[in-house]
Formats: sequence, structure tokens, C-alpha cells
Amino acid sequence: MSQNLPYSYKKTNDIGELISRYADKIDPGETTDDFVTVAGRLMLSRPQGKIFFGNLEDWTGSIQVFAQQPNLDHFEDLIRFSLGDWIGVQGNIMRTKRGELSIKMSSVTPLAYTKHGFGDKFKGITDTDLRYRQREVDLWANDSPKKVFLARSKIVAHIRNYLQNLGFVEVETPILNLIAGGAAAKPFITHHNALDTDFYLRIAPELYLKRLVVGGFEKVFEIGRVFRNEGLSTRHNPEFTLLELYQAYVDYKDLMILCENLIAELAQMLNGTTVVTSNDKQIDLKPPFLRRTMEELIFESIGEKVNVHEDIDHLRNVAKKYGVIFDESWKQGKLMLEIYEKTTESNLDGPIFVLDYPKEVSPLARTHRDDDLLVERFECIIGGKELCNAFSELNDPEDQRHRMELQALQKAHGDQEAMEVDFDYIRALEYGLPPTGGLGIGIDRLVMLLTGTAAIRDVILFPTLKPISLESKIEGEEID
RNA sequence: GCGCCUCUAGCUCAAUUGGCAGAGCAACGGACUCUUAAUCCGCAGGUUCUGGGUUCAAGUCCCAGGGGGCGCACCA
Repeated sequence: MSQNLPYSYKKTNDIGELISRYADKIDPGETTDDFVTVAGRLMLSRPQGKIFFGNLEDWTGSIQVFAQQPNLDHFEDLIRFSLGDWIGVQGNIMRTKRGELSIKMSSVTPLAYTKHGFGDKFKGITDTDLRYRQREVDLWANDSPKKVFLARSKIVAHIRNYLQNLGFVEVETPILNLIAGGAAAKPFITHHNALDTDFYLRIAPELYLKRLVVGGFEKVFEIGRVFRNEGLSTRHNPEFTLLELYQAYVDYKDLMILCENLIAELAQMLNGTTVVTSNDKQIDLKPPFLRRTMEELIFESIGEKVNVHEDIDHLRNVAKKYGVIFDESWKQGKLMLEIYEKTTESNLDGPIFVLDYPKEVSPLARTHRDDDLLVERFECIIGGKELCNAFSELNDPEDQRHRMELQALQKAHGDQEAMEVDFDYIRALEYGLPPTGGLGIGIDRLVMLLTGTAAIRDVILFPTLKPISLESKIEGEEID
């Protein structure tokens, strides 16, 4: 049967284009001379004796198709199509007596058949398990995922465009890493047979990208998948997409301007406004974003003086008071960060830049020019979620070696997320890294923000799921 | 990893206190020349997630396991 189906089909128009072109044209009952060829899935079918109405949907929209028996060969085939079958349609643009823009079919061609029923034609598919495991079904049975993923594509394309216009060069760096550096996270491990060597999947491209700046690439960025061996939640997927960019000769203050302009620009491009809705709250992404130090924000939130110069017992008392479980080895910096995350971060609607993190928790950021225990770092918080992380990059090889050694010490004491000493990276810094600013943006969370999506799984086409047992419903119904 | 909730026909959902497992849509057969989730007639569709247990009787109650959701923890 399928050998009789065509191998290609030349359509002349996207459906969405026809809908907007003829929106205010053609009187009810009028048929035009405009002849089009379109293709898509037959989503609704209303045969009515010797006439036929249906709805044909492609990825730009849905349009009614109409046929009258004497005017269409093989009329009988039409009513035998199943909902979901792919068909090609040729005909004239018309408007029905009731005013519905339609295509008056003069020929119809089957392109592919579906063997499985799709969801309820009104409600689609609501079973989240099925929606994630068989995204192809979700995408054609439900409307909103299609919109979200088309928006995601636009967002990523626009980021590339925006950065390239600023003179940034897109690069690709290794995913198989001998040392998983550039972030605090537990890595995945894999194995290369020929080298008989274990590799880590990267947790961040950071160190490679800065090596490129050492090499003279003054503005670089990478949009790529990173992998962190952590739990799943509405905000976390073990593999996710990170944008990192590095620019020579700028500091973190310059990057705030780039960051807020980029985010506002994306919102404007996608939604025609800088106002987005997050958790039923309206948030305006219009620059400039607020800029506050972590110390200020903690004080505003709980009225306690928390900073890296305070007596450690005072910080421990504050931690206890707010239910922060801490380790005796933590110094002021780590305590401060944990207190901030527990008491302050999730209450920040933003958009806001949180500035000046403790050096203790930022091993790759450059020491603050005004405070030896802080670094020049900011995170951008919107809707209580961390969206971006950036700093003036540490470019002193001796300082970097020292801080990596401290990290390695922590790792030796059981901190699975601490870094190792990356001698290749330190050697690169010895060749000279110019003053550089680096910015990372979580693309998945950015898409969530811009599309008003609550769960990260709804912005990732195939989110990580538990494996399903052999007797499961998916196995049971497939491959007949 | 811990806690709470959830799983019934291809899809969306019912099933009273533990008392014969149902409807709409889809599929299948038929009618219908302007429908809009078309309508009408007919037909068929089940390991109630799995395995145990209590009971005269379990979709319903109990135990264990699996999938999913939410919250916490970890993190971006």
C-alpha cells in the first residue's frame, strides 16, 4: 500500500500564510480563482452526504477543506481517511455560505496514513507521561506544545543573531571532558573504549571558552547541552542548554547591560512587549534591571547583618534561626550564600541583578576590586529563579591555582560537587587572559520565562524520564 | 533520596457505603448537498497499572512493586 504513496509533494503555500492573506477578503459563498496546493494532517472530518468538510492542519495553522461530489474525483476516498492521515490538497480559495475560509478541493492525495488513534479531538492528550514519552503525539494532538517549541526555536535563533551582530563568534567545545570543570555539580561518567579512559560529560563549557579568549578570540559564545547528575524537578533536567559568552576587555558591569538588553529584546521580539507573566505575576523586563548587593538584599529580607566580614558565630546563629543546615567547615562566605538562598532568593520577583558573591563559593571569579573576600559576580533573578550567572573572570594563574587547590581539598573531604585542579586551564592562564567578562544564561529557563511555562519538561522536547518496564503500555501497543 | 496525591476502553472521563464496569469522542457499518468538537441510526471495544491479601463479594479496603504529578532536599 505505502509503495503507492508519493515520495514528495510540492505544496505552494503554508496554511497560516493563507489564513492571514485572506483574513478580510472574499464574501461568503464566493469562490476565487486563486488555486493552491497545501498539505498537512486531516484533523477533523465532517462528511455530509455528497459534500464534505474537514480541517487540514500544518505547522502554521489549520484551514477548512471543502468538497462537492461531482467536482472531486475519488470523493469516496475522502470520507475514508482517518483523522491524523497526511494528505495533500489542491483547490481554490473560497469562503463558505457560513463565512468560513476554505479550500474547495479539486484533488486530494494521500501522503501517509496513521495507524494509531490520536487524543480526544477536543481535549487532546492530557496524560503527561504519554506527552513526554511520545512527544510526537503531544505535538500534533495538542496545540500549546507546538507553540512553545516553535517559540524556543525563535528565541535561540534570535540570540545567535543578536550576539553575532555584536561581533561574537560561535564556537563548539568538547562535551567529553577529562576534568569536569566550570561549575559546581556532579558529573556523568562515560567510557572511551579505544583509549580505555573514563570521560566526564561536561557540566559547563566555561574553561574551554576562556582558553579561546587566551588564544585571541575576543568575543566567543557557545549554546550547548551540559549534563549534571542531579535530581529532576519542574526546574531541573539532567541535561539542559546553556548559553555562555565571554568578552575580552569588559567586566561584570558591562555584562549586566548586555544581559538586560538581550532579555528585553527577546521578550519584545517574541511577544511584542517586555511584560511577561510568571506565576500569575506580571513582570516587566524593561531595562535597566535593579542592581543590589547580596548583603543589601539579605538585610532587606530578614533585617540581619550578614556579610563575609561578620563574626562567624553570628552567621551560624542566623543560619540556625532560619533553618539553614550547615557544616562546621563552612566559612562566612558559604554561610552567607546559604542564608541568602534560604531566606531571600525565592522572594525576588525581579528582574534584579544580585551582585558581589563571596569568594569562597566562586572559585573562577575575579576578586572584587573593593573587597578582598568578595568576587565581582552577579546572578540575574526573575520570578524567584536564577536565570543568569556572570562574573569578571579570574585571570591570575597563581590565584586560580590556589582556589582550585582549595576546591580539590573540599572534594577530597567528600564534596562531590567541588572542582578538581585543571592544570591545562591554569597553564592557559599563564599565557595571559586579558580582563574578561563571562556570562551564562540557562536557555530552558529563559524559554520558560518568555513563554509563561511552569515546568522545564514543557520546554524540552524529550525530557529525561525514568525507564519504563517491558510490560508497559508503550511496548504493548507498538510495532504491529 | 523522603513525604503526599494519582493510574478505569485508542482518547477524555464516570461508577453512591465494598454489590452486574459505564458515557462521550475516536474506530467499524449505514444515512445525510454549507458543516464548525456536525448530526442521526447501528456495531464493537476492558488483565480497572502489576502481584499478593481481607471479604460471600474489591475499580473501591490493606500490603508490596511499577509509572506519573506535586512538595521538600540538591542544583542552573
